Amino acid sequence: MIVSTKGRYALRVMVHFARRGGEGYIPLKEIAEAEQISQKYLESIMTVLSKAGFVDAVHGKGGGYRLNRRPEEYTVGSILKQMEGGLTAVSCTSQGAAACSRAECCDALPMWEKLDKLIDDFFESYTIADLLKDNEK
Amino acid sequence: MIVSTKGRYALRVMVHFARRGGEGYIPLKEIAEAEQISQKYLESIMTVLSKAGFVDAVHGKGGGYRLNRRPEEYTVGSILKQMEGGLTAVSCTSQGAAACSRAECCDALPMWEKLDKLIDDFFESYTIADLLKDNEK
DNA sequence: ATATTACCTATGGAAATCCTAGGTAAATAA
DNA sequence: TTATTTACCTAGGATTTCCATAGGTAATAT
Repeated sequence: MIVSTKGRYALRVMVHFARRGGEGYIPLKEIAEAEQISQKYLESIMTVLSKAGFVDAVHGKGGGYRLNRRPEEYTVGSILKQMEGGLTAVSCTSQGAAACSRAECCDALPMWEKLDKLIDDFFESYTIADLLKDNEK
Repeated sequence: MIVSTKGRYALRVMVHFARRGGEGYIPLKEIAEAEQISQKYLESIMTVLSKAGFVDAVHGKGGGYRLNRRPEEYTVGSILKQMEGGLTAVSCTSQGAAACSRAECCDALPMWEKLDKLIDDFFESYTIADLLKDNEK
């Protein structure tokens, strides 16, 4: 799996915001109920989205979260990368993992690198606005 | 991660066979030493390759494994799918997982399906022979 | 003050991943 | 026949990742 629930839920939430339009802040509780995600789990997702600067957050009554850009300005790739900490299909090319000792002589490495680029380009070509209007692409 | 060590080791082994040419059977022990993979772990990989019909196996002295086709007749995709039990990037579209209750209304599903196809086409476009000659593609 | 909201740290269960252990069956060679 | 070499089989264990829950703190509005 290259995209876990964390990334998928994040996309759902972003689409939820987009669907409601940009007016006012939406409290977490409301999103959780509408999207059928537990409040506690959603918290961990909103934290990432907020720290990444994808949404604005306001405490207290009347507060909540809201998008700070238009839906077409968020690429799916940017959100997934933030949530998943990268999108590499194979540990060989992922930043976090220890460097592979066989990298020098690996016959498959060029292929993995091409795949990474393919996937990256794919997700960067989609925006939240694209998901909202579920037309063909 | 969409491809685990199991899939990657399998590719290495197949390339190893291809590099040595098609003459005679190679015992597991020899492959394990050459490729620096533990015999025990390699066993579990060879079992899959053998049962899938990718290699022939012969018991006893002088036995071992060998390819039963030319390297250019094995796609990387066919090997990875066998080893990993599928290559879906997201559980939403994988066979094994329980059907998602939100499939009907999911805004992202068409995207996941396109991604699956992209990845499948990518891996089907590579063969073991392509990996061997590590030229650009 | 009180209610409402976001924010923070910790933890726990389940599953997958990666690998090891120990034995059995088949084929060959002496 | 006996020993050696090989593949084949079942079980399990250690580690990590994933998915989520628990309980409290800080900020804001009324």
